[in-house]
Amino acid sequence: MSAWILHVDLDQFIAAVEVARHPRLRGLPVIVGGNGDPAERAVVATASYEARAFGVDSGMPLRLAVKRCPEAVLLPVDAPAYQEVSDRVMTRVREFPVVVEVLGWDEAFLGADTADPEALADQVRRGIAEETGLSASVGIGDNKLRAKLATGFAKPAGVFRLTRENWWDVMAARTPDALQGIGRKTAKKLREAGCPTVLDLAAADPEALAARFGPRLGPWYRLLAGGIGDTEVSATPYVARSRGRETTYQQDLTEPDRIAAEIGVLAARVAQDVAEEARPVARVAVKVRFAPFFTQTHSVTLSEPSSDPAVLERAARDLLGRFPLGRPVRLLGVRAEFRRDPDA
DNA sequence: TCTGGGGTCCTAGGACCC
DNA sequence: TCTGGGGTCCTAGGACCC
Repeated sequence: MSAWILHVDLDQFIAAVEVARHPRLRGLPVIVGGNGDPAERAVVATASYEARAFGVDSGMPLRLAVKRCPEAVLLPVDAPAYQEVSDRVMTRVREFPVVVEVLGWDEAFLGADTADPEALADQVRRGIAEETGLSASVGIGDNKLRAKLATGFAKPAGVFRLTRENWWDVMAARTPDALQGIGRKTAKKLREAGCPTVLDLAAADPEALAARFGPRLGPWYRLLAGGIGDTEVSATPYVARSRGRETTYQQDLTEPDRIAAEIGVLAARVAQDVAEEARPVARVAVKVRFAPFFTQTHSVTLSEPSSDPAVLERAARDLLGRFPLGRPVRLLGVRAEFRRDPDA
C-alpha cells in the first residue's frame, strides 16, 4: 500500500492531440467524432473547451453538436494516433518512483510513497508536458475514489487534494451522482429514497439500501458516500474478460440475408481479436438494436470452450435466429466472453 | 438528445440438483 | 401431491464508465 494515490488525467485528451498535430486549430472550437461527417450516426468523442462553451459535450450526437456550434472544426476519430501519444505519456510517467495502473488512453493511478504529493504532482504534470506538449490534471487522495474525484476539482491543468480531512467540506452537499459508480438513474432513485445528498446517503440504513438496490450495490453506495475506497494500485497488466465488435449502420438493415451476412462479418472480426489471446471463448452473445432504439441480447454457453472461428460464427448465426427479425435493425453486435479464471 | 463503440459488474428469475 | 431448503449455473437486462 502506498502513502498517497495520484490520479493523472489528460485534459480534453483527444482534442488536445489533434491540436498538437494541427497547430492552426489552437484556440478554435474542435469536435472529434465518428468519421468526421456531421450527417453521420455518431457521437462526440471529445470537444475542445472552446467547443464546450457552445454546449457541446462528449456523447452528444454529432448532428446536434454541429447544430450548436456550426463553426466548429469537425475531425474523424484516429484511435492509433491517440494510442501512440498515450503510450508516450505512460512511459514518461513510469520514470517517476511510482506504481502505475493505467485506466485508459488518458488516465492512470500512481501509487507513491512521498512526503510531498503536491510536489510530485507538479513534476508529473511537467514531465508529461515536456514529453508530449499535453496538459494534465492531478488528483491527490488517500484512496482511489478520492484521488479520482479530486481530479475533477483540479481541472483544467491543476492539482487538488481530497482526503478524509476535507471529504465532508467538499462532498457532503453534492448529489450522489458526483460519486464514481452512481449515475443519473441511481441518483434519481436515491433522491426518491430520501437521499438527495452524499451526506444523506452516508447516513442511510445499509439494510434499507440493500433491500432497494440489491445486496451488494446498496451497501456499496453507502461506502462510496463515506469516501471509502480501494487503496491498492497495481501495475499488473489488465486481462480482458470479453472482446466484442458492434456496428451501427448508417441505414437500417431490413434484408434477413444482409443481416445474417453482417453477423458473419462481426463474428469473423471477433474471432480474429480472440485469436490474439491465448484463452478460449466460453460464451458468445449477439446484440440487436432495432429501430427506433430498442435493444435485445441473446447469449449461449458453448458446449466446450473454443477459439475456432467456425464455432464462434456458428454460435452467432444460431443466436441470430432467436431474434424476431421483422423490424428494421440499426445495430448488430457480437461479443465473446472468456472462461472465468477459476482462481478469481 | 433520433442517441458510438469498447468494456465491467450486478441483479433477478428460472432450471436443476441433492 | 397445496408442495422444503439450499446451492449453483444460466440467461437477459440494466447501470455505469471512458
